[in-house]
Amino acid sequence: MAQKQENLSKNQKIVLDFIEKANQPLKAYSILFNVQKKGLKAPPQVYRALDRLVEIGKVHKIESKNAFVACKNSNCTISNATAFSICDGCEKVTEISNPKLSKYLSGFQDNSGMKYNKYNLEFFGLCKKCR
Amino acid sequence: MAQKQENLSKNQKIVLDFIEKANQPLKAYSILFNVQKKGLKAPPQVYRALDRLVEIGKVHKIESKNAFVACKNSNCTISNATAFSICDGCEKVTEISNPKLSKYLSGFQDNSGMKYNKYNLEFFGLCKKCR
DNA sequence: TTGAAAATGTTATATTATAACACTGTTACA
DNA sequence: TGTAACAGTGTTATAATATAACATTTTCAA
Repeated sequence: MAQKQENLSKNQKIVLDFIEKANQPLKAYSILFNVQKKGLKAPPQVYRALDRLVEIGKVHKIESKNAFVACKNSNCTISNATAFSICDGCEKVTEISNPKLSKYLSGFQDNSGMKYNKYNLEFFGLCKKCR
Repeated sequence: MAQKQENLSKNQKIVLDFIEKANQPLKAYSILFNVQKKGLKAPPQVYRALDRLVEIGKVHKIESKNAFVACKNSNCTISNATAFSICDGCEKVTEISNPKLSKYLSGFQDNSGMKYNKYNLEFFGLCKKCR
């Protein structure tokens, strides 16, 4: 079963709270510096919380940036179909929530014999402001 | 203009040669270790070659693995539309060459105002052998 | 109430990537 | 023909990202 927020551990809550307030992708060490006042002193504490939050879909990792962002899809319980829009100008990252896109990709098959169960898509470009 | 292979510099050729022979994604430091006999002694030499090779589309970076693989699409000159299939079992990575998929994604638009000019897609699952 | 699983705290270290600077070779073109 | 611009090289050092390993504590269902 998917874990609910109230089941999160202390460190997991602290890390998730901070990421959710940020509204933008955060680096692990930036999270670490900012939660040190809450008692998380060393990298493994942050990385462990992040690993778990990613696993349960509360947080996504933006692979091209090594950064972590809260999931905007409130009922997202598992992170097996993610798509992001990344502005090369202002670095703004937005989670794409597009049913047609996710349906298309979730149903994607080719003749390689691979059985796909997860994907991550990152689009790059320029947003309105940066054009 | 896209750079042709014969225009590659010495270090770029050495690194590309090694990646092409591998037929699988390689880590930067594994490349470094293996090209030391060819005279590339320090990380920046490898990373600079990789940066350039990625820029001109000869090499792609598998972001979820921090690894580099030769482009299989022989006429690929710029790396703005990439899709990979990654087996979670044996770690085999294959570049997906599917015109319908690339057409769909290259033409993707949403109402965010973003103008997309590049994407990277990574599919995960299990290959025939690993199922 | 106890024991297995999950989480925590901690130190150290591994892995990935870039900064900075001096130098070399090539090319264009005034 | 000299010189400026530029891409590439070599090198040392260090920054940034992530995990190993191990001891301890908490949780919670059997």
